[in-house]
Amino acid sequence: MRVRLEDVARAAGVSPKTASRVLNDEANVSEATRERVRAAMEALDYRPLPSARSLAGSRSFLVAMLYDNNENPASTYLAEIQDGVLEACDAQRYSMMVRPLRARGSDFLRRVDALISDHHPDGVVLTPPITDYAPLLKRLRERKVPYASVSPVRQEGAIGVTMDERAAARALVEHLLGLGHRRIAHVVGIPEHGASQWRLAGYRDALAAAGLREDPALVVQGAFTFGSGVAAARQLLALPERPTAVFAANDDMAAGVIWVAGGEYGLKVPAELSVCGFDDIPLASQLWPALTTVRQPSREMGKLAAAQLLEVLRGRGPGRLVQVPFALQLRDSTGPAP
Amino acid sequence: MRVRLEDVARAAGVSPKTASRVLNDEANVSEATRERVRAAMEALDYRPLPSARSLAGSRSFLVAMLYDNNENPASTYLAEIQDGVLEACDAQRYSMMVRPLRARGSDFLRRVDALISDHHPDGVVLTPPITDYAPLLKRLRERKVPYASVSPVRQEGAIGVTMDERAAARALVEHLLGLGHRRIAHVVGIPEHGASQWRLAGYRDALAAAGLREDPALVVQGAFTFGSGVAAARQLLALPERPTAVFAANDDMAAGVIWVAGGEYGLKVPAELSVCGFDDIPLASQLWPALTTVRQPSREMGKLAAAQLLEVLRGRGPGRLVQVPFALQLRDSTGPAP
DNA sequence: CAGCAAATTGACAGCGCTGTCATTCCTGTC
DNA sequence: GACAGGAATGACAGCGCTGTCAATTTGCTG
Repeated sequence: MRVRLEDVARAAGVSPKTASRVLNDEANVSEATRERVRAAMEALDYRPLPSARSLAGSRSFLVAMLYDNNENPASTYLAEIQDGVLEACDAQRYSMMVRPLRARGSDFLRRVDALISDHHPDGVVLTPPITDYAPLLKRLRERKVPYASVSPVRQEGAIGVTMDERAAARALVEHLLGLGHRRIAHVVGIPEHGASQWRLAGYRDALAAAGLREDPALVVQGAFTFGSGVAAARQLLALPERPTAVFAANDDMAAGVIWVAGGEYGLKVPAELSVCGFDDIPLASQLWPALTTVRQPSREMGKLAAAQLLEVLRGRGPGRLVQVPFALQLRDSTGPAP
Repeated sequence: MRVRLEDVARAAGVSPKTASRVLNDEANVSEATRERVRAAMEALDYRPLPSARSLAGSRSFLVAMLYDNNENPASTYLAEIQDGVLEACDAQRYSMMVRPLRARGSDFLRRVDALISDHHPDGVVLTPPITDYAPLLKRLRERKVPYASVSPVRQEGAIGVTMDERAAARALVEHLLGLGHRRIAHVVGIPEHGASQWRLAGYRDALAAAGLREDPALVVQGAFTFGSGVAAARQLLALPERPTAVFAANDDMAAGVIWVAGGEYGLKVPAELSVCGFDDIPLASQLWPALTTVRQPSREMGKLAAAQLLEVLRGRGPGRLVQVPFALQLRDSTGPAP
């Protein structure tokens, strides 16, 4: 038979209610009693039954991770965040559920409502690019579902995790400037993503600080995919006065740029063209030449965002927006300007 | 206040138990009553409370998807399967939970036990490469947790979904043979994966059927990554008598092969070297040249595997191993032998 | 050491649903 | 028209836990 809280209580010589208090880390239990109950739980290998806890109490011990699978088809970035969120939830014995949502879809809010009504998550983790979708945030607040975000665009009052992507992009471009490059192109990501805006801003910061004027022809639109990197590279390399370095807003696009440079234009990277990306996806270090990029610790970020959410859920505090440090990964795809 | 089953019952003029029978699609309810209850549920927008259902009944309405995040770090393949599983579960109002497991880890079974004890899933979906890990299957059977698999290696008696990868690989190689290629290389995947074995077998089938003897020098080991494709290509292209076509066991490795061919060896693909892969990942169609490959409908496969599992869970039958058709994607990376 | 507030503990009901088993309502049969 | 036998329905308890509130113990003050 299953071990119930009542069994634990009997073994520890207390009432079930007191055992419950220990289980939930509530106040007003003497240290001695607490220890005794903990020992009994351990000895009996007690596992609380989630359904009984949520039925009787007001919590579901469930965290939902929301993502947009429209513009992010099965990306490794989200998979890594998911792994991190899961790890944090597991550590606190919360369960996690994932919810793909299409921000463009008309039934977006209906699906959010269905999630809340059907599963009653205690809180949700928001991932780019739906960290700042106003109707969603409004609905979550109305329904009193706490949320934490990974890389939200509006950061005042936000809870979750960020990285200073603007500073990182700037540092990366300054690395190129330091190598003597002056005509540095930038392949922009999907405009709505905060990531695109920050990385573009960092690019501009670096140019401005170096006293360079931005050449509009060197800033081309991409869409975070390999294919869009290919298209952007074709556009840039066909320029009468082509760039000596390209900073793509993510690694997939950077890989597309290298692919075209080497394949169609026969340019040696980095001797004739330097290329760098952003994110440090697994492919980045396997490419030849290995890609210079910025390491974005996605897994860690998911974990931290979830941890902040859990702080709130457990009444441990108001929750903060924590910032993780970035780290340039200087590899073989960037070199001195020709 | 929340709408309870009792409210539905009252509105329909029946007892809560009868309303419960309708909710669970049980037998012995007259059609008229069933309709009346359904209408009441609709009118009141009734949502059953999962925790109450699982506490009172013997089911948890939870399906867990198990995967190995050791050898498959955040792959898009798993993300697509996950999307499919989720869709199937959603349709039946089951919730889904994902569990990363390290098959190499010593605490593997402990983690499986913890999953079962903590969350009580009604069933699990197994994904490659842990579809055939004997201790796992044994434990699941002992604990009486039904499971369905995506692409299991041992197929007798298995429940889930497969694709005839061997036939697909053979068809792909026959496509190369039809283009006049005779020296066709194969880059093998991770040996433990069923996928590697089937694709290699299909390669051999095609050669044998064409009356060709296999040249051991043309079969090189890879590991399903871009980097391993790069390494394999270097090995193959350095051969005194090099192949005119390369069949890589997946798209990532095929991309690595094209990379080396065009970059380091200056070989035009497909004019001087034909390359094909397997899986049809998003990147495949974005590459230049676009990659000839086999479309593996991962999302659909996840959905079908979960659907079979749900059939079993709902007592609708014993569950089957369904087979999905493959489709060659003949694109630009393969052409007539030089 | 009385007297009081605060800390600690427990009794008990009930969360929303389903399992068990009893009861009622049909149908067809001779 | 009485009755067997199955189909349809309902009464009731209880799943394992927590919220409420009352009871008890403890620690402190003067």
